[in-house]
Amino acid sequence: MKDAIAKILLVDDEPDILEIVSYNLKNEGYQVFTAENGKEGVQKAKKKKPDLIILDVMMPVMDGIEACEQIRKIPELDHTIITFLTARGEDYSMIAGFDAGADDYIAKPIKPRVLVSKVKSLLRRNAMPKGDEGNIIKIGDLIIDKDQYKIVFKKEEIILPRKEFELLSLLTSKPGKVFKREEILDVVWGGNEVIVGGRTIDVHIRKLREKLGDDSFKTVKGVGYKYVK
Amino acid sequence: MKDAIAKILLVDDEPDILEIVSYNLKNEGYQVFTAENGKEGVQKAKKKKPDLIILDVMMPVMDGIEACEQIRKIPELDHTIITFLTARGEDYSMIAGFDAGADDYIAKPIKPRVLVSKVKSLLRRNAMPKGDEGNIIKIGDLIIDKDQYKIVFKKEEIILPRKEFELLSLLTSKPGKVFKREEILDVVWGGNEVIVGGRTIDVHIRKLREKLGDDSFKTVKGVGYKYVK
DNA sequence: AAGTCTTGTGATAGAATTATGAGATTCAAG
DNA sequence: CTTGAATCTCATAATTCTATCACAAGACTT
Repeated sequence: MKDAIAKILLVDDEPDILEIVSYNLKNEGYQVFTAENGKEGVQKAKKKKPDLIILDVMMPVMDGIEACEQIRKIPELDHTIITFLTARGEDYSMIAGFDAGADDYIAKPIKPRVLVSKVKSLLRRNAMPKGDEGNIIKIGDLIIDKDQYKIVFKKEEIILPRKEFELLSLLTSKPGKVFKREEILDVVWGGNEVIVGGRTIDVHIRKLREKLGDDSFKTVKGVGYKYVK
Repeated sequence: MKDAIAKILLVDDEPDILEIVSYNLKNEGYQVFTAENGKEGVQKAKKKKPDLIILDVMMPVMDGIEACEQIRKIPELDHTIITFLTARGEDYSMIAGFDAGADDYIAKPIKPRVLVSKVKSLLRRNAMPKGDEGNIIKIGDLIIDKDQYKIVFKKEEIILPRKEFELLSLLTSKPGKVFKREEILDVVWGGNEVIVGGRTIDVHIRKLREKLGDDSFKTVKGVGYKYVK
């Protein structure tokens, strides 16, 4: 999913809310569909296959909980995020919502700005899991959290520049494996277009060695590099 | 991992969370056990030998960190994955957790779907090493992984230069078979054009003998060499 | 047992590859 | 527009591999 515009389905029986929320989301560039009750919501969900569904809990005809359960049964919508709208304090409905397969909930009264940022973060989170899961790598006294772009080495948090981080990520993704220079270029330097000089990898390896200790990065002459703990 | 149902132990002092998470995991077909504090958790871990343990950090009687340390001391649970539940932003507890031997952490508030997909990926990660052994040759205390360009000898990882690696690969590809000098030249030295002196193979064999022990490389006079375990 | 052929070994030269220091260039934040 | 970090380049030094040679050591023949 590159930058395809995310589709959002909004289900609520109050026209006011429908309009306000819809306006705000469209403003952010999302493609918004609406439905006025659970039943209609499920139907539109099937047809539009949205990336995110915002469900009001209390609705006539079919409430949000039930709608959510229905939607969760649709295999195509497996990766769709579902979030509820609940009145503040309605804890029970939040729990019931999670139970039905929801991913999050948004408290009423709705604050557009909060809503928008929540939607963004939900969509962002969903975009990840496709390609690479298992986002945390732990080897000896090195911890790498790809999601957060964060590295902890010997209990100290370290900040690495982009390239260095990517290179480290690659090497640690399979400790012990020797990565050929070619492989490294492909992954870290996007390989196809950009042509970087032959010594570039070495220089970056050097940086990593400076920061994380010499011993872990082994050179395999004529082949490439590998990481060992 | 065949389809043996994975066992998950869930440890948290809040009944709500226990219930929600438990429900979601059971729904995915996992066998779920629960405990309400660290102490109880450790006991159940011993008894049930789960594949994955989800530990809340903050708990009465014995907190998650301590529980984790205890569990890590149990040899039978060596391969059990441990993951923490931590409140967002509680960085210190994340680090402490890793320090205690955890494999991952899950941020609160819990999003059931996120949780489930994380659990899946964690269990998958653990199941991998058994299943896919593609180009791996194993003979006695020698393991050769051509893809990864990796050699493990008597449990030690060894780095071999290109030619030596290729020569070893060839010989071990059919243990016991005698490779004629001519054959070796063909495969390892691209054979057709390049002319290498007569003693070159011998010298490389010598190197291998130095590194991997004399006995495995037998000389067959007038013919070539072979590898035996 | 001496002769002949083949392999093992130590030393070393030549090739290839990588490490490093210094500096140019790019890029983004202020 | 500065400024500084990040990234990349390049020339040179340092390493490590490879291959070769000369000779020692075995093994097989006759």
